[in-house]
Amino acid sequence: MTDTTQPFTYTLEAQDGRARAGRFSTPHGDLLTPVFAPVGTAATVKAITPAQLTEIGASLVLSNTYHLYLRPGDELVAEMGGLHEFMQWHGPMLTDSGGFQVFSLGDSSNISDEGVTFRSHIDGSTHHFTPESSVKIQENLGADIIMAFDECADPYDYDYSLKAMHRTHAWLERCLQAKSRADQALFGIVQGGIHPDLRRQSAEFVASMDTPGIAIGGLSVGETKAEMHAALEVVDPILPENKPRYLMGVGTPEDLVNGVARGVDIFDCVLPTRLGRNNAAMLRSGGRLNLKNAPFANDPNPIDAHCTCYTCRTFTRAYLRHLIISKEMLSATLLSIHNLHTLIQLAKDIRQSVQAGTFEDDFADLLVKPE
RNA sequence: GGGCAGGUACCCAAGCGGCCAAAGGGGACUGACUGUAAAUCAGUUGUCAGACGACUUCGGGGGUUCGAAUCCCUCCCUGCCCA
Repeated sequence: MTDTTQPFTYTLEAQDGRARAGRFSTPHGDLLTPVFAPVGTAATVKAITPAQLTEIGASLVLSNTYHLYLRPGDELVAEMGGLHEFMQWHGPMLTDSGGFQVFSLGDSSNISDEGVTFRSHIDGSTHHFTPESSVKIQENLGADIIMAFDECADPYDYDYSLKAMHRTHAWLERCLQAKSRADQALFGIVQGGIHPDLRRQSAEFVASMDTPGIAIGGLSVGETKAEMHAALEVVDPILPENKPRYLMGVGTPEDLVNGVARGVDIFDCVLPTRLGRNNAAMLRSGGRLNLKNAPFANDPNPIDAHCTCYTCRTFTRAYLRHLIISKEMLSATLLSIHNLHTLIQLAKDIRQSVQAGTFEDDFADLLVKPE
């Protein structure tokens, strides 16, 4: 992909209500937003080859600082030519900062303003992350978009959310200080749980920083859809129009529609691949379908008759169910292809609707209108 | 023909007088999964009932006992060994 624009500029191409269609340039190509990014935690989108990712239509792929630092080690990845070269994905990439894992893995024994001491889930060994070390690791990995080191709190706990928000802000400033590579875009992260005043304060702070993009974190971690929507509605008008907004870790079809309706441009989620491996499929029309269910045993139809993915073009539900029930590893690949394609294509369809000015009508069935 | 070991729910398999509608696996069925310690996790699995509970089960038949999957008799079947 040739890049004719300045890296890390965001161009707002169309707007329909609060829904946006845009273009974000990276050194490995442009992101046409809204966009859905598959998650490849350990430098692989589980069960999917890079060639398959391309065929599915993926543009942005995520990987994870925490996991790659522990194994194989970020310095080894750098020695092997960086993450793009290492995993042979030559499109845009994003690495998470490791903050989420350090906290969600639970064994972060010692959290202070300075950083976090935690234990490896692999061998129990003790490690320490700071905003500076997270940036250093992400520079070794070499993704196009890197994330600030943040603290993701229990969204309902006001005092903790407040404390984590302030810490996240201070850490963002340190990440920006520590950053040394010009070919990577560092995104700050808005926190604040489900609390409107904190979300507002956090959005204002992160918006005031000089970053090419802004992430919204700490959502889809146990709160209700209504609470997530409300948080997005508080943040949306505060964030600058000329930067992409990335809603971290969120990605069911209805979440994409409702996120875009509230100004979000970038999504990522493990759900399509995890559900693919765990034997459920998602349908764009008609909701979710659990292919394990007995009635599909002799069903000659594809998962989704309207879907154009390789799996739906080629295989029957009966065959796919057989693979699942027999625990054949091909099932993970074929169902992940379908689920990823569904979300990636949905994001593209949304983009087209926004450009056409028909977003609300086209997605009325999934849309919960903003307040 | 003789000897030995067995026959338990869809399958394998524990139990060897009451706490047994019967452990544990497997299979089957159902559900969950949102910046991936996940090809993971949870529930159900004799019948009827929402639950209490009721009813029919441990190769067949017959006994012993207040009470049997568990003890006795007998028949049938399976595996292994010896002739």
